[in-house]
Amino acid sequence: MPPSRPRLTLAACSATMQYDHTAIEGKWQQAWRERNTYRVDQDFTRPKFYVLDMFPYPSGAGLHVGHPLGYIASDIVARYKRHKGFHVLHPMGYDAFGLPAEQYAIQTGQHPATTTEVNAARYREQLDRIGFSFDWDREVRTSDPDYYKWTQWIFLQLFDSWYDPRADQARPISELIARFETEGCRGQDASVLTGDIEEFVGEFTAAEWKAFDERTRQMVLQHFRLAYLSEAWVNWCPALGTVLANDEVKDGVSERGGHPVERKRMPQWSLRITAYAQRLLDGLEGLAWSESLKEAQRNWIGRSEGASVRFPVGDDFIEVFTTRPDTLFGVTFLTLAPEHVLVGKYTTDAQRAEVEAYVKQAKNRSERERQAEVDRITGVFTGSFAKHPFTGEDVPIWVGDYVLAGYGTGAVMAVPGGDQRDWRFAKHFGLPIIAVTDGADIDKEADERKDATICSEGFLKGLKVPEAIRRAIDELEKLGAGEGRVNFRLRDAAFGRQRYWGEPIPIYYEDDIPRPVDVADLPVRLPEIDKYQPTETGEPPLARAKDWTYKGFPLETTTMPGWAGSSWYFLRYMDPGNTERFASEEAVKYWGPVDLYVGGSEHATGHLLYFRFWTKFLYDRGWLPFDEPAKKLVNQGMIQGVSKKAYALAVVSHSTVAIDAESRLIDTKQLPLVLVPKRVYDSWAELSEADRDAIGNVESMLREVGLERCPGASGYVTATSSFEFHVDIQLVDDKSNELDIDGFRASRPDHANAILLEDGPYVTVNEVDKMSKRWMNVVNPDDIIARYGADTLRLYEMFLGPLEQSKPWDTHGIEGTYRFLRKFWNLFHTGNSGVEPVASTHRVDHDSFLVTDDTPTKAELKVLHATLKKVEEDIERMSFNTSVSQFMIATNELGALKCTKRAVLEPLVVALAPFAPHIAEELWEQLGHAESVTTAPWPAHDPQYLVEDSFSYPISFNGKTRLQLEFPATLGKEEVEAAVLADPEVQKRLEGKPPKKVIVVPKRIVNIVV
RNA sequence: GCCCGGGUGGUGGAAUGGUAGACACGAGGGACUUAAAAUCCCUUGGCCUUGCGGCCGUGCGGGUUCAAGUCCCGCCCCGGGCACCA
Repeated sequence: MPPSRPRLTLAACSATMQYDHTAIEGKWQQAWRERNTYRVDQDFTRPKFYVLDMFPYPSGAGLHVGHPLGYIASDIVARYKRHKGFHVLHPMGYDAFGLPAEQYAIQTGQHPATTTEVNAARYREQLDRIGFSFDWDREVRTSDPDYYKWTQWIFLQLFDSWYDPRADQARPISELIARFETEGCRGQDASVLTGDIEEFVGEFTAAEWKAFDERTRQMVLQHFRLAYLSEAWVNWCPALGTVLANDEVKDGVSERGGHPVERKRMPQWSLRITAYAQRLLDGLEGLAWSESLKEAQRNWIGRSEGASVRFPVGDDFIEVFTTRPDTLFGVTFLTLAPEHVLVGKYTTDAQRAEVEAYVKQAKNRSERERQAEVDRITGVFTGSFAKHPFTGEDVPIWVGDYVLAGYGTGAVMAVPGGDQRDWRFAKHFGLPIIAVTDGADIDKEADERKDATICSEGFLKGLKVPEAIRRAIDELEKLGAGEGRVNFRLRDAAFGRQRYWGEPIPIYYEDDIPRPVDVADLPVRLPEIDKYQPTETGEPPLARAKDWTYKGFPLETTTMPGWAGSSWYFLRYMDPGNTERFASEEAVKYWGPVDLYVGGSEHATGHLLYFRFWTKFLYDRGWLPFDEPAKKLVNQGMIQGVSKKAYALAVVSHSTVAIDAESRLIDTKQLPLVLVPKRVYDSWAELSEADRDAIGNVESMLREVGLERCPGASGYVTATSSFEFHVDIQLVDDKSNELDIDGFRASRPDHANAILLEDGPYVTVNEVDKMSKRWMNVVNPDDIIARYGADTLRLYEMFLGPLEQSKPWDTHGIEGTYRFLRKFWNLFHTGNSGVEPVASTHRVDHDSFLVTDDTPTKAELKVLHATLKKVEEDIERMSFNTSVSQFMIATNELGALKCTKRAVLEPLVVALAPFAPHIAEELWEQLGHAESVTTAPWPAHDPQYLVEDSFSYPISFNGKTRLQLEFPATLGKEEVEAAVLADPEVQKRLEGKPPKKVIVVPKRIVNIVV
C-alpha cells in the first residue's frame, strides 16, 4: 500500500530500527506543522467538544516538568475526543500582562512587551517539543491590542450596565435612567450595594431627577453601574507613590524598602461582582467541578442570613447586620469599625482626642495584621449612646478594630453573652454581659449554640433560637427598626492598578465626570513612556505619557488587574480573528461553553469567580447564550520537586587577645563551610564521642584558617550547632545521593573552601518541596525530552498517579515508561523481539518492520479488547495512570504471545495515539497509512472477545481465601455450590461438618461459613 | 477554630463491599555477551517454616456484613482552603 504523499524519511533510522525518539519526534512535529494537522476549522455542524487549559503567564524561568501536567491530560482528552468523531477545540495562549515583566522593565528599561515576546517564544518552543495538539492559529495574548480592545469593550459594557433587582439581571443603564425619569428612585432601589458597605443613595422623585445637574446625575449613576468609580480603602505608600496589595505590606511598612504605609480612602475603579453573589452561589449546583472547589467558592461568597437592625442615636441611627437577632435582648454595647463614617459624628468632645488617636493607629494597621493578632483586644468608647430598639435603654457606642469596615455595615451589635469576640471585648473593657441562652456560663465564655433556648428578659424568652430569630425579625419590621436580610462576605473587586503593564481603562474625565471612550475608538493603546514607575507626584506610570488625552480630556491613568484578560479569553479562542465582535454569534453558540477546563486549584476563588461573573454578565446583556463558562473542571495536582538537603556546622568565631594589632573579630563568612552528615545534625544535643572529637579537630583547623586571614589576631572558633540547607539537584547523583564536591565548591564563592567532617562521599538527604528555583530542585522538560523523548515524558507524567493528586517528581521511575515504549515499538519490529521473519510475512518497506496479516488468536484478541475497554473507560473518568498501566500489561502479554498481527497491533496504535502521539504516527505510517493517525476513528472494543469460558473461583472460609477452584462460566449458583462442596480439599477443610452457610457470587467468589 | 481532600510495601501507586498490593521504580538472583549497553527470566509486605503451609497486615479504636482499604461512629496524623464574617 503505497502512501499517497511523499513520506518524510527518518534520517537516523538504522537497519535494525531501534526506537529512536529524537528522529521520530522531530519528524512528526515538523509534519504536523507543515500539514496543519491540528487546525480547527469553522464547521459548525459536527458535535463539538471544547477542551481548555488555564493559559500560562510566560515567566522568564520557562517551564518545569510540573507545568505541562494538566496540558498533557487535556491533550489526551482532546485527541481522544477527536478519534471519537468530535470537532475539538483545544487552544493555547498567554496571560501576557503581569508584574514580573514590569519589574524587569523598571530595572532594565526593557519594554515589557519585548520581555513578554521573548518569554512567550521560549514557552512555545518548550510546548511544541511536548507534542500538543493545540491549534496555534488561535493563540491569544491578553497584551495584544487586538485582544485587549475587547477586554476594554467588556469593561465599557459593565460601565454601561446596572443590576436590576426586579429582573435579577444586568440591564443597560439607559433603562435605569428611564426609570428615574418616570418613577424616580424609591424604596429598595434607593438602597443599593456599593461594594464595601450598604449605602443609602437617598430617595428622589422623577421631578427631582430631572432637576439634577449632570454631575449629580452621574454621581447617582455611579452607585448603580457595574463598573464604577468609588472611594475605597487602599494601602497607600506615599514614599513609593503607589497602592500596595495586602501581601506587599508587612507590619505597617512596605515589604520592598520598608516605607510606611497608610490606609487611605481613594477613588478606585471597582466591579460590582457582589450584585451576582446569589447567582454565583446558585450556579455552582449544576457544575461538574470538584466539591472542594465549589466549597471554596461558597466560603468565599459567604452568604449569611440574618437581619439588619437600626439603633437610633438622636435623630440619626446606626445600622448593624446580625445573624442572631434572637439575641437582641443581650446587646450591651455597639461597636463601630475604626473606619466607620459615623465615628467622628458620635464622638463626644471629652472622648475626641482618645478616639482620634485610636482610629489613626488602628487604620494604619493592615487588614491582615488586624486579622492575625486575634489576642490583641483594643478599642475605645465614643462617649455616645444609642437607643435599644426594643427596650429603649441606652447602649454605649464603642470603636474597635475587631469590627471590619468591609463586612456588613461596618458596625456590630455586641452580644457578649452570645458571641465570643464580643465577650472578650466586654471582659477586657469591663462591659456588662447578659446571658442570652439557657445553660450559658457567661463567666467563662459566650454561648454560641444555635439550638439553645433564649433566657434573656423580653418577649423572646423561652423560645428556641430559630423561632426567636423569626419573631425578632417580625418585631423589628413592625417597629420599622429593621428587617430580615441576607448578607455576603464577597466584596466588590478593585479594578484599577497603579501599573503600566495592563489594559488601559477606556475612560476619560470631562470636568471630573468619568466618561466612556467611544467603542469605535477602541482599543485605547498603551502609550510609550520613558520610565515604568509612578511619577514624582505619585501618579501612576501612564501619567508620564505625552498627550494622554481623549477628545482633549485627560484619560484614566490606572490600568486593569491581571485577571481582566483571563476572565473572557475562552471566548476569544472561538473566533480569534474577529474584528467586529469579541467572537461571532455563531462561533459562541457552537463552541460554548467549555466542556472540560483543566487548571490549578490556586485559582479557586480568584480567576474562576471572575470568569463566571463575566460570563453571567455577558449572558445578561445578550452577548452569550449560556451563563456558566465551563461545565466540567478538573484541578491537576502539583508536581513537587525532590530537593537535596545538606548539613553544615554553624560556626562562631571569637577574638580574645590581640598582641600587636587591634582586636578583631574573625568574620565567620570567611571560614570554610563544614559539611556534616545528617546524623550530626539530628543528634546535636547528644553527639557521640567520635563526632565530638571530629568537630573538635575541625574547630582547631578552622582556627588556623581564620587566623591566617586575620593576622595579629588570636581567637577561637566554635561550632555551636548545625544547620540544614538545599543544594542544587544538578550537583547530586540521582541514585546514590552523593554530592559532587568539586562541583559544589565551584558553584558559589562561599562554598569554594567547603570541607567535609568525615572522609568519603558526602550523602545528601531527599526532601519533597514545591518545585522552584528557590529549592534548586527544578527539572526541565527539555532535558527529559532530550534523553527519553516527549512521548515518554507524556506517559510518565500521567503514570505518576491520579491527575488531581500532588506527587513528587522522581526521574528514576521514568525508565519504566521508556522501556514500555521500546517494547511497544519492538512488537512491530524484528529488531530485538527475537521473532524471525517467516515466509508468510507481509513486509512493509523498513527492513525490520514486521507485521503480519495472520488471523489473531483468541488470547491475542482478548488482550486487545480488554485494553481498548479499559483505556476508553479510564480516559472518560480521567484516570490516566491506570490506562498507561493497561498499555504496559497489553504490551507485556502480546510480547509473551509473540504477536505480530496487524489486526491486534493497528487498533492499539490508535488507542495509544492520544498518550504518545509521535510514536503512534510513526507506527501508523509504517503500517501503510497516508493520513495522520489523528484522523483514525476510535477502535471500539467488542465484548464478545472478553467472554470467559470458565472462572477460577476463590474459595474462602469465613472470608479468608483458602483455595481456587475452576468451573465453567455457565454454571449457576447452585451448581457451583454443589461442585465446591463436592471438592475433596473443601471436604477436608470442613472436617465432615456441614457448613453453616455457603455464599456464591457468580463469577466473583465463594464464601463458606463454618 | 471552621470547611474540603488524604493516610495501602523501601518508593510512585492499583483495587464496581467480593482473591489487598495491579502496573512501575528500586533491590536481589540468573540467562545472553569477551565486555558493556540493550533484552529476557525468577524473587521481592512482615513474621514463622527445609518444604507443604500457617499467622499477621490498608493511620488508631469500635461497629455493620457471609465478606470492609472500601460503609457507619469516635479519635490521631498529613496536605489544601477560609478565618475577629457579626
